[in-house]
Amino acid sequence: MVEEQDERILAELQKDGRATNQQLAETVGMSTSACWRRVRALEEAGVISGYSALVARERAGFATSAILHVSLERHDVKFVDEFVARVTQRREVLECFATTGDADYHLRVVVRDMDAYNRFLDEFMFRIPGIRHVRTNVILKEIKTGVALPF
Amino acid sequence: MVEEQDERILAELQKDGRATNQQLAETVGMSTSACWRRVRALEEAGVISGYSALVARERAGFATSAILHVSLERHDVKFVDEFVARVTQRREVLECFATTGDADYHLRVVVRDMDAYNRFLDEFMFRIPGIRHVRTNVILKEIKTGVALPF
DNA sequence: CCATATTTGGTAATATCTACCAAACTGGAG
DNA sequence: CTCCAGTTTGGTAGATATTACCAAATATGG
Repeated sequence: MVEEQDERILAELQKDGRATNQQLAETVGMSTSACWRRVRALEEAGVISGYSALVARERAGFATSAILHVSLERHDVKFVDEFVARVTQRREVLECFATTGDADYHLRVVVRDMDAYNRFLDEFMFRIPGIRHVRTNVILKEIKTGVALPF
Repeated sequence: MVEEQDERILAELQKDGRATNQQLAETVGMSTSACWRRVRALEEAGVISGYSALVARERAGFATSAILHVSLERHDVKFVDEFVARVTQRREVLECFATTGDADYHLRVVVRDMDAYNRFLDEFMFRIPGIRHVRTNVILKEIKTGVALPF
């Protein structure tokens, strides 16, 4: 089970995923070896599923992003599985959630420009079988893009 | 400007944010010192805005998440700034985007359970001045939660 | 309260980071 | 083409960090 000390480690590693074990041990208040073993355990238990550099979208040349509301025509496993498989594959789709509400799925898509977004729709999204409706909500401004769980 | 080699570095550091400089240099095919300097430059230029451990939401005890569509009553800077300030503050709100479409904002909120979500609405969201409408779309399933830009 | 299992801090060999150097490369100007 | 100044490169070595191991301390439950 994830407990008090682990949560401090997780919180800190979310803030700085490249903190050295020594820094980490100091900020959470334990010895380097104890700290190191807990981190390792969290990794092996899959609580920490990985580490990532956070790249500034615009500075890296991705000017355009959007949130898509997608509804499927029918909800056979066949269509659903196909949709999930394709969306998982496609790297422009950063996030995809099955949700309650009007749409079946919420997707966040990131591309270099509007042209690329148009191609994304034509060549990918509109060709997925069983799609009823796709509504694009262009992202005008990123107020916040966090990854850290609120421990 | 971000070029070819930098993109390979960014792609790799998105996949493994704790790759050692040696591994990284090898996979992108340059010397450790050249690689290290480029990474440092990307950090200082703010292209890499940070590093983070990716924590498995459910395993860390956050069972509930939702996507909120929020509309403001009026769009005075006063209300907008207040909304942005509060939402930025609040740690349960992982993401917030100003979008085109019916709603003004899309938020992703993560909490430990439905009870906490209810409190989040009552004690936080519904008390923000100038809110016209909040629609909750509970996340039934996370198909994909990526952070890596599609280089 | 005791016996056992788990977790802890310290240590030392190994691996890595990071600042520095001289050499190689780049791209204008003549 | 040739030269030169400005970058970028690879190598190196001292400082730092990682990681496996041990014995001591702490928690568990009968």
